[in-house]
Amino acid sequence: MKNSNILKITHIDYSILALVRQTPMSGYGIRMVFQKTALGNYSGSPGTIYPALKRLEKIGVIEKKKHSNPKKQFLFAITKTGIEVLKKWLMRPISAQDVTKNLTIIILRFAFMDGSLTQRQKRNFLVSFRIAVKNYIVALEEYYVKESKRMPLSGRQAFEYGIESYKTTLKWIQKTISS
Amino acid sequence: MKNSNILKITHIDYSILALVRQTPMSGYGIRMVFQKTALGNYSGSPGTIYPALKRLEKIGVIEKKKHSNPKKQFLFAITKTGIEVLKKWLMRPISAQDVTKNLTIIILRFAFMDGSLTQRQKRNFLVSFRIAVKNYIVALEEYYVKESKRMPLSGRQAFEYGIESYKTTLKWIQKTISS
DNA sequence: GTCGACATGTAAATTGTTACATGATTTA
DNA sequence: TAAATCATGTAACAATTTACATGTCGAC
Repeated sequence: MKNSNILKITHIDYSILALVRQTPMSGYGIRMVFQKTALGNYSGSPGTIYPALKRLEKIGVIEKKKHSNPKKQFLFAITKTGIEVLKKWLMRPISAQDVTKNLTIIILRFAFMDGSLTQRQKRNFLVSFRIAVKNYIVALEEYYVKESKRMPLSGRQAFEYGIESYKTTLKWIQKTISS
Repeated sequence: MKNSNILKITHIDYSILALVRQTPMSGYGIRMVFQKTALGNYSGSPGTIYPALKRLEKIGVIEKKKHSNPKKQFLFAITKTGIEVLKKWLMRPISAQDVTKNLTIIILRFAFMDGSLTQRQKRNFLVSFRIAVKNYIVALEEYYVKESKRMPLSGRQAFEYGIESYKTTLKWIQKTISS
């Protein structure tokens, strides 16, 4: 059962979609933003951006618009359906997987929320993020209690780093909720 | 210019190599370790582990050994060249790239150092890690001073999260050096 | 005797990055 | 007029995951 006709939107695609929601941009302009800001740590190389733009245009979430200066390249702008698709991505429930494997994506989503989500929706996102992180910290600490004796010192210290990192995340969530 | 004859050792390969250095293990045993400990967040699925073991055996850094119980599967053990290869990986200089894109790999390397590196080598590693992280924090803060006005609130907050994360890393390095 | 743990493997898909290729336009 | 910047694109590679496929062995 291959979903060969369903075009999946990848994380990079969503990042680009979120970007052109803020300001319509040319492919080259998008590349420059990715390069200058290390946006989500994606490369911003042509091989990353242009195929993504093609995918996004194909499914109708962005469209080409003429630049006010007719000499310049056309710009990509988000469509109405694009706005809906973007919102859905931003509001997607946070899974346990997201917390362990895609933490940077969660943060990236948060970074793009202003202008697309309401204050209330942002808050809901942070609250469920907080629950997921809390749960994961508990799991990590339980594992640590059981297994730390069997670890070499450096292994133990590395594990402690993991726990401290997530505690920092938790503090940030807390601070951001109450701001 | 394709290096089609040079077999590259990937991060997963090194993780497995480091694991069998501690105790010889069967492929299945390795899978179970990856699944139970979320080692470096790799999946531990057959498609990940068995091809990696083949690569490692092919280049002679691990070898099959008979289990003491002849009914059981053979085990993979590290070879002498394997030990050298592992040490080289563990002591590899830390690049700026590593800090921004492969932080978890750096921590994973540290986790495996006991038993392979001397106290002095571990310390050197942490010291150069500290320098790289400090530099990156400075770069992040400089960027923030320049660009934060142009960011929406949530973008600013997400960026602050990044800075705080790296500060946590720095604190951990500091604590671990002086322990 | 069947169910779960033990055990190994491959093919295809996923998601990107690197490197190559090309050309227009501005600026010094 | 040469160099830098603007601009777009594809092919090949890389690293890993998912899903499929298969079989043994011990316990209940």
